[in-house]
Amino acid sequence: MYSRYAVRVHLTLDLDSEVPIYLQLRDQVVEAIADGGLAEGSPLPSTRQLAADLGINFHTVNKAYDLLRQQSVIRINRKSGAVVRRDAGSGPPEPGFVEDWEQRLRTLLAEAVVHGVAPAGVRERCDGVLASFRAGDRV
Amino acid sequence: MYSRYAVRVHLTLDLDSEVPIYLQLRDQVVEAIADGGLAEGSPLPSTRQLAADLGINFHTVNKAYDLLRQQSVIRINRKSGAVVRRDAGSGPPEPGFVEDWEQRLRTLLAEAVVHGVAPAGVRERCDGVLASFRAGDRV
Amino acid sequence: MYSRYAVRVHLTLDLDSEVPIYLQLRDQVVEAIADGGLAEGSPLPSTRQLAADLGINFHTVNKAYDLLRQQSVIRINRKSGAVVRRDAGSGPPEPGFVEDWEQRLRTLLAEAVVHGVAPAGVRERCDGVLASFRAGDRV
Amino acid sequence: MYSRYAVRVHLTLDLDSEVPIYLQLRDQVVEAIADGGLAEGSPLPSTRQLAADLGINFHTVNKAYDLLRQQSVIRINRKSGAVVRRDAGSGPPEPGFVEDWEQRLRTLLAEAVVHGVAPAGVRERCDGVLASFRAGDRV
DNA sequence: GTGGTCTAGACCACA
DNA sequence: GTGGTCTAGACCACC
Repeated sequence: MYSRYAVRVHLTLDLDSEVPIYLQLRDQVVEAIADGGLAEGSPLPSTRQLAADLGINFHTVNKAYDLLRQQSVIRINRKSGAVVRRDAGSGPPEPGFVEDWEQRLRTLLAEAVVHGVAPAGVRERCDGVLASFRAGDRV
Repeated sequence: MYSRYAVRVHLTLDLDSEVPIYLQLRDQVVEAIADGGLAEGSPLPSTRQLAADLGINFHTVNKAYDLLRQQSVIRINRKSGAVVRRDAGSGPPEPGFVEDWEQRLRTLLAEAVVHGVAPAGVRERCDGVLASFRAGDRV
Repeated sequence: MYSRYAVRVHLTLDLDSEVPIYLQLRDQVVEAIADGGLAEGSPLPSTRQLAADLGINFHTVNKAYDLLRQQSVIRINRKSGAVVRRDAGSGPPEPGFVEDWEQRLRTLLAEAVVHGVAPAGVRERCDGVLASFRAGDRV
Repeated sequence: MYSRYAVRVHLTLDLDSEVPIYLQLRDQVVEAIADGGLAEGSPLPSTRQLAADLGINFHTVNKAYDLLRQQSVIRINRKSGAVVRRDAGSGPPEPGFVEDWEQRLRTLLAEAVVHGVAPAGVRERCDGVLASFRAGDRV
């Protein structure tokens, strides 16, 4: 018999990172959804369960889930816990999202260019990442 | 006669952003270099000068410059001040940079995909940003 | 022949809402009465029946009915089940109700004003809601 | 010499209320802004200061401020703390706000009508509340 | 069982 | 000085 939350997602945290744990959690859930490992409707572990598995405090998981909820990525139900609400096929982005996102993209791409990655190389790596997402989607 | 630091770079800070000021400064310098507005060898304003211009604490500017120095983007001489050390034509990236950067790219692209931006749209925007850099380069 | 509880009331629950289910139930019954869809003396479905129809736990329905009873909106007989006890024509409010209610109104209107809804717009929407109640009353 | 945060706002909490403290705090700040007691640009006490004044934990104040920030009511600055960002004159509401708000209005007005407040009385009290806001605005 | 709230105290990052 | 993060443990509401 399967556990209710088939863990096809490997969450790896770096407790010494300068990136807060709850943001690492948020990012990994988002990547898992983009990968196709988590589809719309997939349940996530309960906050306390996941906290125990990861060896962190449940408040930290709570904060990550709350952030994902605010960003419409998951919904949280009193009885059945957190469930994925958005994936690549869930409709167009909310107004204002793209502008904000593109600014962050600009910053990130500028960093690569300045450090000597050729524009062709940047583009190639973007394509590679996108391809990996679509590959995951088919699984 | 021009000031020694020809300000063809418009630094705009949002003091209320969740992004720390010293990081906003770092990002804007990097974007200015990618844009072509600052080339290898270009001098940057002194920390005190820039702090005064922006109305912020000079320690904050110091922190941004120090970060840029650690990332090999600028060189700091006691005598000639801060000077751009790297631009798009300064050679290949340092070992390890690309791996780290690609992970951040993956996180950022995943966010867009999950929020409903089509892969084609993501690629299009990447191209747009890269084109804006090359256009700036010619100026 | 009609069922004893002619369902002229469409109860729609959002199981993922942050508003507890029993409160959503309470609110919808109250709105149905204000609408005129349920008049004084109208019977409500039994708790078990309604729970089955809505696919929720019957304790939840029980809690909603109990709250409505405490607020004098319905009457519960072991024999005849739950019956609407109050509607718009059932007499003046109980002492203390208006003061408590007006405080909540103040909070709600303040929220609209602060978010940029003009006072005229607020009043207009209040009128619209009241008109919808009176229209339903005639049905 | 004045304190930096002229306390023209009296915050009164009911620690035994079923309404969470952080929501009471949020509501009172919003009402104070609607009242005109807090205008755009007014500073709020620091989280720890306010917590000490109210005899509650600073995390609770933190949560209230964070909620106000998410709703664009205040902005939070690393150095100068929380500042009012929105008041009645700060522009039109964000898209989607009015629909959500009107649903809550409908629920609230239905409650009054069912408890025997005449529609004219409801309207009168709405006007009264709005008038009190405008009166505060002139101060 | 689930999530949500509040308290308490520690430590760090930012300016 | 400010806010932000993480931990820990308690209690409650909902289902």
